[in-house]
Order: sequence, then structure tokens, then C-alpha cells
Amino acid sequence: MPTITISEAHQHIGQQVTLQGWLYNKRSSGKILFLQIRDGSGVIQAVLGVSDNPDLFEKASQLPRETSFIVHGRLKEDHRSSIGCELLLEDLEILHQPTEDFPIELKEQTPGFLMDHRHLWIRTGRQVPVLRIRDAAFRAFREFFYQRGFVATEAPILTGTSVEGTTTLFELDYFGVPAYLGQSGQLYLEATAMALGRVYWIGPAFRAEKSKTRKHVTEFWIAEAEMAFYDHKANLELQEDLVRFIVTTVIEEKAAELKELERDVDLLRREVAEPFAHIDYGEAVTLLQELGHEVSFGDDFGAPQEAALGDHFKRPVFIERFPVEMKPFYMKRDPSDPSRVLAADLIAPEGYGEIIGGSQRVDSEADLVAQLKQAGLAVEPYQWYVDLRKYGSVPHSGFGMGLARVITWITGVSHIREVIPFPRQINRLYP
RNA sequence: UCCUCGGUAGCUCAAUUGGCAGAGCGCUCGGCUGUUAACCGAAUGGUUGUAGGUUCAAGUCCUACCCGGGGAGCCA
Repeated sequence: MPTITISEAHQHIGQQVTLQGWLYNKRSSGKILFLQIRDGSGVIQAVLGVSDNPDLFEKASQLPRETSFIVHGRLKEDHRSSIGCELLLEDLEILHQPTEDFPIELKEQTPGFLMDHRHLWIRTGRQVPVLRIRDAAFRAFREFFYQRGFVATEAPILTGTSVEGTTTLFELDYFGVPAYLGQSGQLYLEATAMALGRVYWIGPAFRAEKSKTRKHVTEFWIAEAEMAFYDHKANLELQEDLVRFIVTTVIEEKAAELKELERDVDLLRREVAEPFAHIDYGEAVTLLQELGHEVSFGDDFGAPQEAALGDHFKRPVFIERFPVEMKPFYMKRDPSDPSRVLAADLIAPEGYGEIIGGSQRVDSEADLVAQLKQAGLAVEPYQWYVDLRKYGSVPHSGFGMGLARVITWITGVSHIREVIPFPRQINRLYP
């Protein structure tokens, strides 16, 4: 009798099989018992009539939720099942039977309670398909760059300097000197790109921002790429290809999970079918004003403005060429208008907000030093970064993507905390 | 840090003008041979976030604090 996963069950219809899993829920109609069994790959319903096996019926009917066990039975085709079959229960070996009630109930519970029990919450409901989709999105991200010959690399987590000021850094003691948890690998990837050409990484980033929104966590995995000899336009083309590849790959590989989440996959597919929209920052300000938003040139867009732009274009939209004052020191200025930088933010539709920030990087040593000073930063801690412009500087570009935000959009969940196994937020360090 | 809403049974929530602390779900028991968060019946379950104040009387009003949800700023 083969031991299989629930995801493989449909391939074994008519056969006797063994499953290993947990009791997700059970229902009884007196003489017939239904066990919902989960094993991480899916959920299957096991059925047992009292007349089939009275002892087994008695044993199974008193199991509490989340009992772990090994079950044996025959798989029977059943069109009423979402996976096309169910298990006719023949035997059951209990591995562990809980003595306390499982805290997560199969009904609405409040976010605070669920987050306190995140280690158990991830077993239930939407959490399992969401985390499986997360896996597919990470894999698609890596596959995209692998197919294009990029080199996977890493940036350090422990750093001595910041990318964008120190107010949002987690500081720690590094053998007596201050160090910080990295908030972006970008500067290091620029160096690595000068060694390897085109590079990418995905790794943890930390922001000590006291943000309390559905789009923010203090620890997240940032997906970054840096490309030597890429200009602003090539940078955006790559980003568009990447986002489209991730979305379409996940739609293809995780159709069952998206269906379980009741995501409107047709809408998602339409959103990435056409070329992404592009709008100049100044035009975006004008458009938002026409849409009734109180913004003026020089303002950063908040969540309502980003949502409005997404609604207007009904697909991802690049906002390009921001005023210099709004962006960090390392971005290259637009030669045709030095008050703007060759940067773009990519806004996801349906109110999911900014998913990518990228730019062509300043490639002249003199410009970089000047821009550091304008930003009020000392040159000395960034000398290694300046060096990159000293020895064979080339035009280069890159971007950072919040993959969790992309996954939030793909899955259609409302809060970023649901697409991260153990999200870190301003007031959450447990579990 | 600011704005805003909230904290009552294990969970989700009611409680009229300040006047006996309530329901659903879960757990337990009983019933039901195709249930889908099953259903029906019974039983169980309380330091109303903490501290103080007003009052004959406080879940309800006042003050301070703690905790949580949503949002802002900032960003991915």
C-alpha cells in the first residue's frame, strides 16, 4: 500500500493508499463520519459508516482537531469533492492526540488573536495556499534571472553604512562599533555588477520604520537586480518582463490555490496581458488633480493616490522621472532635465501600491560626490561606493522589488502579514 | 510619533437613560447514514484590559496608563 500525499490522491483512484496528516475538521451524521484530513499538500475527506467498522467508527469519532495520524483506505472517485476523490477509511493509527482545544477556529477571528497564534494559524484556511503561492513566486523570480544569464549573488546583512540615512536602521553592537541590519543590498549589488555584469539576489532587508499599514513590515525579503550597461529604458523593460513572468508563472503553476483563494484570475491575467502603463511624474500629478486629489508638484504619493493611478490604468503603471528632491542620492539625473532623476516606481493595480522602485544609477564620480553632499551625507563611509565610479565606470541600472507585495497582489489578500510565514511588525516579535 | 476605532466567557460579539452579565461558536453529553465553518437538543463557561474617581448603584460616566485593529508619515 503506497504512502502518498493528498495532492497525489487523484492519481491513485481505486487503489488502497496510506496518508499521513492531521485532522482538520470532522462532521458526523450519527451513522456516517466525515474526517477532513490535511497534510500540507491539500485536504481530503475520509468517509466511514458505522456499519463498516464499529470500533474504528468509535475511535475516529472522538478525535479532536489537529490529531496527527496515519490513515489507510481506498480512494474513490467523487464528483462532489473539490479534488475529485475521497478516502474510504479502513484503518487509522494515532500519532499524537491533543489534550487541549486547537485555538484556531474555523470561523472569523480577530487579527490580533490570529497573529498571537501565527505558528498555528498557518495550518488553516487560506494560509496554506498563500504560502504555497509564495513558494512559486520566489521560484519564478529566480527562474527569470537564471534564464537570462544573471548571476545570483548576496549582499551583506550586517553593514556599517546606510543606504538612505540612519533613522530607519536597526542598530546593533558589532564588537564595540555600531553596525546596522541592512535595509537594501543595492549598493553592494552595484559593486558586484561591476564584477559579474548582471546580478540579482533575494534576501532579508530591515527597516525600523514605525509603519502600521497593510503594506509594511520591519523585516522582508527584498528582490533586487543590478545591471551593468543598462540604461533607464532597459531597466524598465526588464522589470516589466519580470513582473509579467512571475504573475503568469504563478497563475499557471498554482491554479488550484488561486481558485481556493477565490482570486479573480482572469482579472489578474488581463492586468499583465498588455504593456504596462507609463506616466511622467508631472503628468501623474496633473492626472491626480483631475481625479480630485489634492496633490501638488513635489508631493510624494500616498496610498490613496497610488490606488487611484492603479484604478485609472487597470494594470501596473510606471511613474517616471521624479523630482530630484524626492529621491535618494544615488540616482542619475535626467540629462534633458537635471531637476529630475531617471527613476521609476512601479505601482500595482487594485490598490496594492508600489511594488518596485528602481533607477539608473549615477555613474560619474564628480556627480556622485556632489549628490552625496547635497543629501547631507559624508563621503568617507561611501568611499568604496565612490570607487566604483573611479575605475571604469559604466552606465548601470537596477531596482528593488518587494516580492511580498507582489504576492499580496497575486493572492488578493488584504494584508502583507498574511503572505509572510512569521511577519515582523512594529509591535510583533512573537511568535 | 500622530489620527481613529476598540478591549465583556476559550473564540466572535450583544447588554436600552447608570439599575439582576447575555447570545452564537468551540469543548462535553445526547440525537441524526452524504456532511461541507453540517444540523437539532442539553450542559459548561465571567476579576467586563489595569489603577483610581463620581454615584445608593458603573460593562456603561470621568482621569491616567496598558494592549490591539485600521490609517498617516516613510518606503519595497
